[in-house]
Amino acid sequence: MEYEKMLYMPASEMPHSPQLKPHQFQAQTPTDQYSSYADNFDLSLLPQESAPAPIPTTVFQYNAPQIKVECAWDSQPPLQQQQQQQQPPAPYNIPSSHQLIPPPAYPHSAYPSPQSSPLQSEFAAYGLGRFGGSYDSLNSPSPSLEAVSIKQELHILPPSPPESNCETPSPRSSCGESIKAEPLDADIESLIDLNSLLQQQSVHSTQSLQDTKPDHQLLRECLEDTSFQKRHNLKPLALESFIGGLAEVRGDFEPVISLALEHAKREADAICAELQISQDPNGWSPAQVHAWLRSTLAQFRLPPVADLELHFCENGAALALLSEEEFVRRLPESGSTLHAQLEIWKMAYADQPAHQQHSQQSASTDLWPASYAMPNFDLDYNEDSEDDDDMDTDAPVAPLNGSSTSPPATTASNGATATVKRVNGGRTGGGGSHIHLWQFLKELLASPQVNGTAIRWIDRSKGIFKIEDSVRVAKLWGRRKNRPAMNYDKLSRSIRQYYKKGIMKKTERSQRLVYQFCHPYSQ
DNA sequence: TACCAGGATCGTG
DNA sequence: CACGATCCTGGTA
Repeated sequence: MEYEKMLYMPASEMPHSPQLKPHQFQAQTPTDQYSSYADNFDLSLLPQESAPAPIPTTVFQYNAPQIKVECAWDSQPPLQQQQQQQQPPAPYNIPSSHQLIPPPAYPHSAYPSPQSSPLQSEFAAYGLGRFGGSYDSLNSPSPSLEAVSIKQELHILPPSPPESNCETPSPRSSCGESIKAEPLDADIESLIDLNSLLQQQSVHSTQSLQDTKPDHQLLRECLEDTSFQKRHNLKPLALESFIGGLAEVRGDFEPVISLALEHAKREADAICAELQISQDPNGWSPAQVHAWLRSTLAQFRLPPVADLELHFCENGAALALLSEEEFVRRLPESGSTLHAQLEIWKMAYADQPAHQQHSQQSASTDLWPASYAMPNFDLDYNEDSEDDDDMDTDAPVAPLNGSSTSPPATTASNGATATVKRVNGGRTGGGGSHIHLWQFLKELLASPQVNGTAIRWIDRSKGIFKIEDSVRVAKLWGRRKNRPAMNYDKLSRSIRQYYKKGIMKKTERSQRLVYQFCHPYSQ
């Protein structure tokens, strides 16, 4: 797992830029295209080093003293920072380890709700699927979707060598005068007093914090060290991209997202196999709902509910429609976690093409929350995923008039079918699927919110579309067909074959990268 | 340089 | 055999 290596890698092994001294950090400006990346991780939500459970439910509520680390190199201190300097620290109602951690770089309101963005769901899956940990952020206005994963990662961080600090030229670390090394139980972690760098907190208050809790310095350094972005060719996460530029963000985070969903699926698959239920909650009977609820309660060490059947008489489809509030109302102690976990499952299922490809036409979409209907999310983020073939093979495509394609075999109601296939490890064949290029293109065109930057309709009624990003479309096609060497040259050659067959044609006024479906195929 | 057009060949189901 | 991938040559913007 590349991202695991990335996160678990001792700071001393992280690829570094040349050693920098603290004053050099301050000279750094936000114009550094990578410098803002770490800001998007809510490091304030790093967990305590113990007790991975229970699930924290107030991660977004705490009122930590506001220490904005990013101001260390911001040429213009943010307003929030200025305010901090004028306000005394809030009461310490949170673990002291938070005290040295920067708060969210963005106001909470800047984060869209988890339901508002499929991408966020992916991030949630990234953080949650693997560890089965805290899910509350999924259903809360918490900005900490990313942080959820960070929190989980911390629990399995290897001990940090005491000298790692001095070998880690993280922009936010320093080997200066403020480093403390404190052994803590099994973990040996070093602590850096960021306050001395920022000169914003009194030495006294900071000292008391150091005495109580060490910081998760190692992970923080890994995250803050922007060199990994360069190494993985990642770009800083732009908030606006969450809202409007989904496709771009997906491109940036493809490896992470892919791994996240992979983990989510594996976990779901395992439980599905164990419980003999579909991965698609929509297909669960009431009894299966109960089985899943019990399993989830046990998984998270939540108190068992004796009269579960009385609380939940719904089948899976109805369960999926319940709000978090309803879950909490029925099960105040565990409702939130159960609901969040259910969201994960729904997302894991939504990732599967059988659902996606008919989401536009089948009633299945209507059964799911809006955030759940996110067609074609599998199309390009499984670069390193073993699920590539899964995406490819069980993918009936949109039915079209007069096509030779098999009619759609699956809908939401048979998501169980797809799931069973996955659970059993079944595949419809080796290599790529039988999907035709023109069908695939229509798939892409059918989800402009996801693929709009790669391919889009010019005139839907006439079947005219334009390939905006030939490389990307070819890449997607190559993945779908399990043809890594696919490029636009070959793809376009295939398209041109359709000229003879009357499937596609060039537009009347020939334009580069603009094609047109012939009549029956444009519907 | 990227895209386009089309012939030819090959592998796969 | 259909289909798509691949390689190729040559042309165009």
